[in-house]
Amino acid sequence: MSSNNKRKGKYETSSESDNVDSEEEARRKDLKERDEFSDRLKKKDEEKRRNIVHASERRAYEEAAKRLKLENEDREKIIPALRVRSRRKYLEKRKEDKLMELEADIADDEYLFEDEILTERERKERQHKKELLKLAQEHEKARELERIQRYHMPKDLGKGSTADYIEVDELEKVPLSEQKKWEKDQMSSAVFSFGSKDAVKKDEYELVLEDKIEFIQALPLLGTKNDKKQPELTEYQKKRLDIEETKKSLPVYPFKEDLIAAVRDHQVLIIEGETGSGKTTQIPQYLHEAGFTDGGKKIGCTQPRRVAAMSVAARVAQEMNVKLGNEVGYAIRFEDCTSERTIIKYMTDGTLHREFLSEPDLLSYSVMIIDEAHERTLHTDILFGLVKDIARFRSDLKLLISSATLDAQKFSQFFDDAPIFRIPGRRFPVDIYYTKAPEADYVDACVISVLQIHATQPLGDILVFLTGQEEIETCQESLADRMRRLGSKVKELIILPVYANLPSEMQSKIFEPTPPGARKVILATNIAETSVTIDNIIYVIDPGFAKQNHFNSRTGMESLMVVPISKASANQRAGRAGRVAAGKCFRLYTAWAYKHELEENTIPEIQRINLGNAVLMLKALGINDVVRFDFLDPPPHETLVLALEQLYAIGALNHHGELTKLGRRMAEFPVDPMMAKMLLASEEYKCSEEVVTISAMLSVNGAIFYRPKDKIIHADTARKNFNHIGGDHLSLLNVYNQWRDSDFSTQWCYENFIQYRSLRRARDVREQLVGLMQRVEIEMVSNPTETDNIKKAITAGYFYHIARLSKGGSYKTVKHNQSVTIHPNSALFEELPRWLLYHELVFTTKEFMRQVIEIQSKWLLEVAPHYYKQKELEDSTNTKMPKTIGRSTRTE
DNA sequence: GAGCACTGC
Repeated sequence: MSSNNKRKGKYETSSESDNVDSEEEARRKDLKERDEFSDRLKKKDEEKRRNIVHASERRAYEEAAKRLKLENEDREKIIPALRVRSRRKYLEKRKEDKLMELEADIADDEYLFEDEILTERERKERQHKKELLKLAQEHEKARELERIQRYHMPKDLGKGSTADYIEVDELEKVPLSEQKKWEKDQMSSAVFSFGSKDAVKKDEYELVLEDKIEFIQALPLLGTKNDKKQPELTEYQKKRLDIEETKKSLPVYPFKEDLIAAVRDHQVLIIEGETGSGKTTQIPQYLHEAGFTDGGKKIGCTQPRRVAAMSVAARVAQEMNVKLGNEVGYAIRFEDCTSERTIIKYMTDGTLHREFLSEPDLLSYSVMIIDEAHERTLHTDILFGLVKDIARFRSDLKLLISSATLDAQKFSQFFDDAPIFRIPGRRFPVDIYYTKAPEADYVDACVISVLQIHATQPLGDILVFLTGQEEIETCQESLADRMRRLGSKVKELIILPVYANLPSEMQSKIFEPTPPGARKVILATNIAETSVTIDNIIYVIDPGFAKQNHFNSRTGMESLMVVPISKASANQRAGRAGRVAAGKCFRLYTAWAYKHELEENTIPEIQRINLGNAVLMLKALGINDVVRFDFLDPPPHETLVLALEQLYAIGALNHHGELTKLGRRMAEFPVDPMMAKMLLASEEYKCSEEVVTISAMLSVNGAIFYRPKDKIIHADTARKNFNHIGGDHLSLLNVYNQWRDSDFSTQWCYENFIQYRSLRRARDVREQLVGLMQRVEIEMVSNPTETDNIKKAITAGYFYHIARLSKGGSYKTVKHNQSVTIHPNSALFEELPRWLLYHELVFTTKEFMRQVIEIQSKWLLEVAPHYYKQKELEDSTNTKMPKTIGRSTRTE
């Protein structure tokens, strides 16, 4: 802190010119210290790597010995079976050969010898041969037929009525049963639509559909698959097929050689392909086989999501018949499942972004694949600029950028017109329907559409996209209510919500198979657009809206707003109906609106969020001119300027814009720079344990308190019990410490209406932060009762976020003089302290400060004397007082 | 007296 206080900046109003020399000296000293610190970090990393190598060598040796033993045992077990199999294969082949031989024999015979010149014996022999061939061919046919029949063998022909009977065969248990059911229903409705039974039903539907919505069909989203000819393999079948077979059946397989050649010929390649082509799992394996991992180099592949990185790595390890974590591994936050033997490494884009700090040239990689680039996460967007830069001086590094169809051209342009390699995907066609007129109330329109589908369309599950928890709950109630009124007139409808904050056991219900004769309707947020994939969806209802976060760099305020989705997003949603069979997508907006009102693509994240951490990372990577960094889509200029200004204010940059030692230490933390500053400041105030806990709790975005609709009062009283008079940060500390004292109990969470998942995450974050504190050479000390010290440490990081009470009882931010209000969830909602520090500003119904603590204005002079002047901190009623009086109160 | 879309480090 002290070095920070000595530095003079643009906020310093006096004596600037007098101290140029000492200032320059301080700057040089700081830079020297910074570089020494960086060197120490490097040494630590090397040491860690060496230790890992030692440990993993030992582990590898043990594993190899174990595997050898197992393999020998297996071999003994397997050999007889292998013999039988090869014998069978031989016989099969021999039969084929013999048949062909016979066929050729007859043909030759007929060609060479005319009928009349043959003797009786010869004629009979020919006849015999012909019959033999015919019999053999028929036998083959019969076998074929038998196979088909077995394929359709009914599984459970019990006493139940035939109407409830669904054809499910052994080989086709889980995902595709729904498709068959759907096909069967479609067939039966076509055949039996004149039956009296249906006539009655029709009347009932009229009842349901008195307020139906009229849809018109437009061009379908074309699929590459025909569901009749080419049924997708079920998990069960896949396991039965040889892994090799499966690999060969993937759409990417025929392109293997071309792809390898293209990678050899070009340094950067854009891979354009729909999901389901197998590119993510296969391309790294092809490149490995082609020798790109020779010399101990790795192939890296980034994914936007943790689960994807883990599951893809597991799949590839299985295909390559290696243990996960050895040759094939993955790295995500909190979990590094790789070893020094790893040659194919899957990771999240954020992990690679962070890896740049310790390996800025990616020297250990020969190939880097950025997958799902079209999703344009903050991390992939920054990675584009970084890898493009590296590729210039590392000609041996190959880059593959993999993206969905629309953006490939743009990526190609960015990477100096890199060639585009197209791979076809696998998807069923989806018919798209638009409404004839715009819908006023889309939640209501969703309810009607669901009932309409339920009444008129063949069985198959429905996915509805809504914007948030509240809408989902309203829709759920309304649907349940209307279904109750319809009673037994319609088939069962299972209504299931899914959104990120829903407890996981309730989320997992969406994966349970739909009972026969019933239909499932899933009410989801955007979580179902990319993150969660639900099988058996045949119908999608898309109102065309989503909540989106925007950061306003002028006011420093975030707002979560409902906005129309983009065309890309609408198509992604529609595609969710075509995963297992041909599907239908009902858009609750007009075709005209789609064409003229929706944007082509969603605004990339980098243009919508606060870039404090991203800019700090770039600075730490030695990129000094952040404004001119090679962005695919540059963020707003003001956002970058604000980030730089804040970094300067908190002392991460000096007045030359260079990274300071403090800034270098801050860059080690995967948090907002202000939070990093608060963590570092906790050293001085001897409360690192408490501040680390608070940081971890603030990092799990507001999803700590669970508030089920039927127990709102209980939940709210439970929440109030944690409130701390000092403010919300201390309340969060309370929650965590009480949970810790309960031995991290789930039961405790349940009783106190706390989301266990969130606290567990806070614990993970906390552990990581503790590790990083030690890395930046800070001791962990605890002083739980010194709340003023804890608050001072927070202030040292967040002195940029101060609001003061003005005359009318409302608050104004010091920085922008913006009117703001304490959030009603706050412990200080009913108090009105003179000075407040807020963690974030959000615009919802009003401008709210979320997570606030009370502070004393004199602390601001203590922690940020370069930023605040006594005069600014005088109460508005005191501003006219003589200066001397103001100064006399100064605490130093 | 309000309400947390979704990821990721």
